[in-house]
Amino acid sequence: MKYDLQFCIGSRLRRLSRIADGHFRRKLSEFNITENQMTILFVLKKMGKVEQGKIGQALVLERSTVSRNIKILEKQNYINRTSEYRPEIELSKQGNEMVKKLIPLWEETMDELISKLGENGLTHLTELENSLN
Amino acid sequence: MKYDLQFCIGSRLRRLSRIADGHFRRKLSEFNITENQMTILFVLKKMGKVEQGKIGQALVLERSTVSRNIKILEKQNYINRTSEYRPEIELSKQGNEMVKKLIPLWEETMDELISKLGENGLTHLTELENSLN
DNA sequence: CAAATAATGTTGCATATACAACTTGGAGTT
DNA sequence: AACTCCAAGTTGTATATGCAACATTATTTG
Repeated sequence: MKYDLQFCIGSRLRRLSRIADGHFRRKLSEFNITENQMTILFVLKKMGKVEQGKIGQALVLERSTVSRNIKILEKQNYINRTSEYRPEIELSKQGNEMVKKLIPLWEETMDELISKLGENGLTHLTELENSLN
Repeated sequence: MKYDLQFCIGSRLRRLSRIADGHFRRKLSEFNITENQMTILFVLKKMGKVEQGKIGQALVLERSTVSRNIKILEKQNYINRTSEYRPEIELSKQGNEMVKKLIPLWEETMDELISKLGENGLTHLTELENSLN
């Protein structure tokens, strides 16, 4: 056999992301928001007003996934959507406030993870991204 | 601000795993099986007959997630389960055959990914695992 | 041994994800 | 302007995931 079955790159990356997500989830438990939703809020904070499709491009998410995630965030009043068929999305006032509230917890979690990963770990992550894109 | 929002370790790992999963999924599309299910079959191939809980430990999956995944694999006759409350799981004959059929495709996908990652990429992945455990 | 406690499995619920199929609107082409 | 084609959004369906609550079995303790 060419490779060891435990060596599967897919399952190993999934596992790593579950571990990291667990850290964020525990920290976010007091807020009524998930890691994924936080990520989209952060993307919008960065990008400002964008077409919905841009979010999927940035995060490698399928159109339908973005559509549903956006719907949830809209229901919670974190984002505004123009009413065209291809709407533009941006953070609402509440969305902006939520981002501001989230950042300290997010930074704590990042500290937690970085203390495990170390400077080298961050380099490894960046290198993986560079080669896998 | 301490870190750039795009720097989020959680969302970056999630994104990487989605990219890798996409490779496997495209390759597996001819079979009626998902990446996750394949992973569990591979774990069982490695571990032999094990308590259900061991699977979750190995993969960092919640009990309930394992429970449901196992149920799906059982419905497809890929695994056998003893009938106790805490059952032991193992690959069925069909499960073993499925693993044998999957391995060539899995290896192709691994080749694909490794050609992107390179030797260094694999080292980076291993290092991440070592530090994040 | 009986009761309390711990560990493990399952189910209800909510979100996350992708694909296929359908819908809708814009961009070209003639 | 009408038609075609394409890009993007939505919905149906299936799996994946975790938490909370409950069920069941094993273990510990009095």
